[in-house]
Amino acid sequence: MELAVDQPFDLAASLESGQAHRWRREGEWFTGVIQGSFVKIRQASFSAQGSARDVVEFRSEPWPEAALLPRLQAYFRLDDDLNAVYQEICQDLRVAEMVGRYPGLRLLRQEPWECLIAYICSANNNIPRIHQMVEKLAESFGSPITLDGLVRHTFPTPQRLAQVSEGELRQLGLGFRARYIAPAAQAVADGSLDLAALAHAPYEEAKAPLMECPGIGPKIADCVLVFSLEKLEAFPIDVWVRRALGEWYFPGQKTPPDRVLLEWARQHFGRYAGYSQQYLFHGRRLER
DNA sequence: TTCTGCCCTTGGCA
DNA sequence: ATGCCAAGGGCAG
Repeated sequence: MELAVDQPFDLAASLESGQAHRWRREGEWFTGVIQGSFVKIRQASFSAQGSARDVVEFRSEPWPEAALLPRLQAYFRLDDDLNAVYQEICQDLRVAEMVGRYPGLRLLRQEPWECLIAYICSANNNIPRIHQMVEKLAESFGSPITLDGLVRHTFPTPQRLAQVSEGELRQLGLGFRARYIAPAAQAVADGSLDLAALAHAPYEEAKAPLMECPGIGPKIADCVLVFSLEKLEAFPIDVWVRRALGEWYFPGQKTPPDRVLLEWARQHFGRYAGYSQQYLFHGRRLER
């Protein structure tokens, strides 16, 4: 089935920019799991009557493609007017340069629960290994789904992960992050952390309850907020972004502490700061 | 109160 | 090969 796109859209850049952790590239196809469905998707360009046309096609199981279509539109945030976003964030010339380099890189609207656990796993870690940890959690505690003879697994429920011991998670290679999983899972499972409600709360009011979980500080909270809870003003500051901000905006000075940097960035980049951050992060990371 | 330095797991990467 | 580093957070001092 086909996904109609009338927006700037670069599938590969969006899926490989380090936001989401369950996508694998198989040639021109990407495979992943969204909302409990195994999805296979590609972006191909065909030239018809001299004008190039981009086609995004996908398959899914067990959800029929027609049912998955609106979920994919939401996942890729096709409801964001990216050109309007560009008009705002390109007021900053560094961001404008990255937008010019990676047009169509989109923020993804991920599932909050999975996003929460994935970013707990991201602490002091590198992207390939985060992918590996999330995949191992799915393989170990999720349910299998088959598509075209390939098997992937759903991401486990909060109830399931709340039962898993720290030792088991350490054996999966989670390291010191293993002890943070069960408390977060328990909070979500018993309703004391209501992720769906946080999507409707203002930024600060959504951030505080996230940070009450052990293992979640300001950076990870901002990741969960921008990648799954509709807070496009959130601005996660990791080592790459900290270096970039220090070098570009505070040259010759000691880089301010993260708390100060965050306030500066939210003021400087505005309501779409999260998009600015993603472009800065992606551009900076690919420079190496 | 705020800042600094250190520790934590493990594998990717040069 | 062997050390540095990674979409950080918690803690002591």
